[in-house]
Amino acid sequence: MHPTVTDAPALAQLAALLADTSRARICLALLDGRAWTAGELARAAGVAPSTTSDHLSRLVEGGLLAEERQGRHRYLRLADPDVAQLIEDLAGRAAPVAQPARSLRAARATTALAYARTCYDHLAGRLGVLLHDTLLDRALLDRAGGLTLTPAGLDWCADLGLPVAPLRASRRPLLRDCLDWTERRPHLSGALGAALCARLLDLGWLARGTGRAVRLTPAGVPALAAALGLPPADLAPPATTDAGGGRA
Amino acid sequence: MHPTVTDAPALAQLAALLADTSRARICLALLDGRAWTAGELARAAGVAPSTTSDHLSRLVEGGLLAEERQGRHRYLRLADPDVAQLIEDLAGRAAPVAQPARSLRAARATTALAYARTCYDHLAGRLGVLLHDTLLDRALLDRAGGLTLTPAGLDWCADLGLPVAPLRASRRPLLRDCLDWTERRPHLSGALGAALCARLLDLGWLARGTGRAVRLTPAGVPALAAALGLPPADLAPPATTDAGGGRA
DNA sequence: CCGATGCTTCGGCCCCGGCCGACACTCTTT
DNA sequence: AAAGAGTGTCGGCCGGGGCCGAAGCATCGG
Repeated sequence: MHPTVTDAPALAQLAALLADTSRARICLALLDGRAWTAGELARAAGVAPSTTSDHLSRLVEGGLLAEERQGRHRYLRLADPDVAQLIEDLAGRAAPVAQPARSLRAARATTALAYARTCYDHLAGRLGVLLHDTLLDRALLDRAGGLTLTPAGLDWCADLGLPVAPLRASRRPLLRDCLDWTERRPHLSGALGAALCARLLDLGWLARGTGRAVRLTPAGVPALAAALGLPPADLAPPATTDAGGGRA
Repeated sequence: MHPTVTDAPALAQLAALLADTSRARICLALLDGRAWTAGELARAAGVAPSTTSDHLSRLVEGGLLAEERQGRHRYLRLADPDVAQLIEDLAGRAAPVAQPARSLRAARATTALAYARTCYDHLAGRLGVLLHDTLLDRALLDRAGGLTLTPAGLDWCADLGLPVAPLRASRRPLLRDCLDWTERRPHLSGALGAALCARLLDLGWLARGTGRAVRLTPAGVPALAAALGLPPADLAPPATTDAGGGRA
């Protein structure tokens, strides 16, 4: 039976885990999909290591975080993609609108992130939106009545070396919209969104930058352009730093 | 930009609204999709009306609840379907597993709910799952790569007098799985799931029972059976109370 | 073996917030 | 007009929990 009032204590207990600014900061930091050490999270949260230790224990016990101990380090990550989705949903509803005006240096710093970054485990930013749009344009995806993979899209995934069948086995939706906060347009989330991001990193077309930033590699520019049927110029990053053309 | 640590205060504030057992009870009660008076919610939450009043004001101010004042009554409902989804998601993750064994009378009481009930604004229970399965069997829905409405399904909706186009305009996903806790199988949620449920009630094929229970009307049995291409017997409710056959 | 680093435990402080009862207010009913 | 029900406000009580610093263990490096 769907949740009833009897579930209230459990619901409140779970919500209480996120109802503290420090713990919320920790969870939001972990949205980048990586595993952080306890000390890093303490700095990110802005509270003493001792306080953080307590927070982390609770979050792990509450099932939101998973921990892995290695030597004198304690690595923490979000327990699973569902948790990431949950936090995104909550934050999305909670977030006011962010700051309207930014300093110049801050704007420069965010330029790289605006171009391409990970959103927990999938691709976001201009590149993420471009991918989403192109796949729709080429009828590899279809959104007449829900976002789906077309037969052609299934072939396209296969060509990339991305088996789709196992993704269907998971309880996670295959495809899902995720609103891009820089672009204000949707990009791809869900099991396939995550698998696609992982595959592009695996192929070496994408590489992780600092933080959650991601960049197209020199090899990735022509390869991805070819896969999408776009001129390589359309994939150009924002800055002129790495304007080098197609070198496979 | 996706949620960052700067959004932590807002996230924590939102989560804090659900981090109290009384407020959680209130929200879970409202999951039935109806508007309750403040007094009813006070009794449901098990706290004094004065305490409840404070809770309700916070929930409204936090955007989770919407209120409507009529005379000396204050009616409250969930602000929108997104909130319902959010609470469902949280509760689904939080809920332990509920009680393993039930008393006989409790079992009898839940029989009606197991047959058909609303899940916020869409249809759940055996009937909800049957609908989901039949629509898939008849290829009105398709889940090869995401749950979608097929062209035939679009016609089927039109035949029911259910315009789909306006539903696409909303930000809400058209179709979404919602795990049925009695059946352990998915039923239809999303904008279309809600619209379908509303339409069936509107047509008089379904009628609301007590609480969130729903029943097929005498007119609804043959009509829905015909629409689904099923023998009316397949729609039989659990008890023998209303075993009347097809009377159009 | 010794110091440095990363993390945890403990005690104590303090504030936040949930709770109630008493009272005030409003709208309905008689 | 008076009585009553539904709701909101206020003051006060009290427990929970977030915070820190000090001290205690581990692990890693020399």
